[in-house]
Amino acid sequence: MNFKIPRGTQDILPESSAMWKYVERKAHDLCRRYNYKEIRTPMFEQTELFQRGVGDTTDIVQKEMYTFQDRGGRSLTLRPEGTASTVRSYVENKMFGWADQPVKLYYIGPMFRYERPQSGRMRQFVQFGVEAMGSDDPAIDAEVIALAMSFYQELGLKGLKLVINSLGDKESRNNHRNALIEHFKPRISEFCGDCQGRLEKNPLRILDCKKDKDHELMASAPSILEYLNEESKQYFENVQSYLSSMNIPFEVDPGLVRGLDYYNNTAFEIMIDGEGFGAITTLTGGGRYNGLVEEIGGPQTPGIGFALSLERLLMALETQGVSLPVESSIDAYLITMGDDAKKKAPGLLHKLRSEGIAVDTDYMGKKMKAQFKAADRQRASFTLILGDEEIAQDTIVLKDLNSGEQEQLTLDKAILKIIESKRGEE
RNA sequence: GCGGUCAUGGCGAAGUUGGUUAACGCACCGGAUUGUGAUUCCGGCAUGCAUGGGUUCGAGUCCCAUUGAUCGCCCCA
Repeated sequence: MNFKIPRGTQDILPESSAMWKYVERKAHDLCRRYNYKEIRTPMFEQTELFQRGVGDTTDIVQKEMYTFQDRGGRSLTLRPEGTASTVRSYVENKMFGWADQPVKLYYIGPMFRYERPQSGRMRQFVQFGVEAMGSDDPAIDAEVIALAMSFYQELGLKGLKLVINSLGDKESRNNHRNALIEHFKPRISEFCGDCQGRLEKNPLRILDCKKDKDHELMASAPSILEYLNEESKQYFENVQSYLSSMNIPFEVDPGLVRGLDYYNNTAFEIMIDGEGFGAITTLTGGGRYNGLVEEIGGPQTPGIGFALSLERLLMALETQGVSLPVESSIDAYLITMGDDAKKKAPGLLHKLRSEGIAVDTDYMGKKMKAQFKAADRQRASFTLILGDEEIAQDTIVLKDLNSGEQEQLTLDKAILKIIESKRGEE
C-alpha cells in the first residue's frame, strides 16, 4: 500500500519550513507593533456558524465546505475562513465588554475549502488575518490596510497594488441594488445563466462576471459610488485621506465586490502584477463588516479585517526572487575516529548542546573524509575532531572550516572559542 | 462540476517512423589519498519507464481505462 497526500494539500519540508517560520514571525512581530493580539480558535466549528457568518449564497457555503458529522450526530465544518470563528469567540467570550476597545485580534492558521486545486489555490491553505471589532472610526480601516501593506513591503515584495472601494451602508446598498436590478432586468436574458440567477439574489455580483464583462450594460451599470449616502461618502473619503497621510498609494475601483455577504462600507484588495502568477493576482482581501457580530448573536458591533494567504505570499516572493534571510547551519560537527571516540561522543555532544552550541555528529559509520563532507554540507562553522591521540591527551582538535586553521586544545577552551565566534557573527 | 497538458532512478531529464544492454547531468556511496572538507581521475547507483488491460514476433514508445500531478474556467485567499 502506497499512501499519498490528500489532493490539494502539501507537505512543507525543512527547506521551506524555515521560510514559513520567517514570514509567520514577521506577522507576529508586525501585530505586536500594531497592538493586535493573537487568537487561536478551533479548526472546526458548528456548520451553522459558517452558513450564517459567511453567507448561504456564497460559493464557500454552497459547494466548498468540508462538512462532516461527529459521533454525536452534530454537523461540523472545517473552517473555510477565519472571521466567523473569531466573531463567534468574540461574542461567546463577551469581548464587547472588555475594557480595551476596539478589540484587535489576529490569527494565523490553516483553512479548508473543497475546490479543484490550481496555482495559488489549495484545499488546505494558511491564512494570516486581522480583525478589529468595536470601532467604526475610519482611521481603524486605514490602520488595518496599512498593516497588510506593511507586511508585504517589509518582506521585500514589489509591484503591489492596493484597490479600495466602498460598498456603502445598508441604505446605500439597498438603493444601489434596486438600481442595478432595474438596469439589468430588461435585458437579463442576454446574460449568462449565472448572472440571471444573480439578478435577484445578489445583483452586485453580476458586475464581476468574467463571461459577460464586455456586455454594453456592464460599462453603463450604475456605480455604487453614485449611490453612497452622505454618511457613507464621508466615511469613504476619510479612509482615503488617512491612507494618503500614510503615503499609501491606492486605486478606487467601483467594481470591487466582496464575495462574502457580510461586508459593508470599506472593501479592499491587495493585488500583485503577475508574470508567473497565472490566474491569481489577489494576495489579500478585506473589508468592513458592521452587521456580522449581530448576525452571530452579539450586540450591534462594527468590525473590519482582512485575510491573506501565506501560500500566495511565498509564491509571490519566489517569482520575484526575493530571498528571505533564513539560514540553516550548525555551529559545529563532531568527527570521531575509532571506537573509543565514538563511545565518548554522546556525552560530549550533550555537554556542548547544554552550553548552547548547535552541534551534530555522524551516526552512519562514515569514514573521516565522509564526516568532513557531511560537516560541509551542514554548513558547520567548526569541526571538532576526536581520536585516540586527543583522548590520550584529554584534548580535542578544533578546526575552523572557513579558514582551514585548526588547533588542539582542551574541551573547555574549544567551547569558549565556539561561543566567542558565535557572538562575533551576531 | 467542466476543459487543456503531463506521468521514465533521490532530483532534473534523453529516449528518433514500436526493435532487442533505458543516454546524460546533479546528488549520493566507494577508491586513488590507512587522521582532514576543494579540484581531478576511476568505479558504483532503474530486472524497469504511474496502475490495469489491449494491439504486436516485439511497447517507455501505439490504443483504451483508471489514478495522480499540473494549469485554466467558476469563485476566491
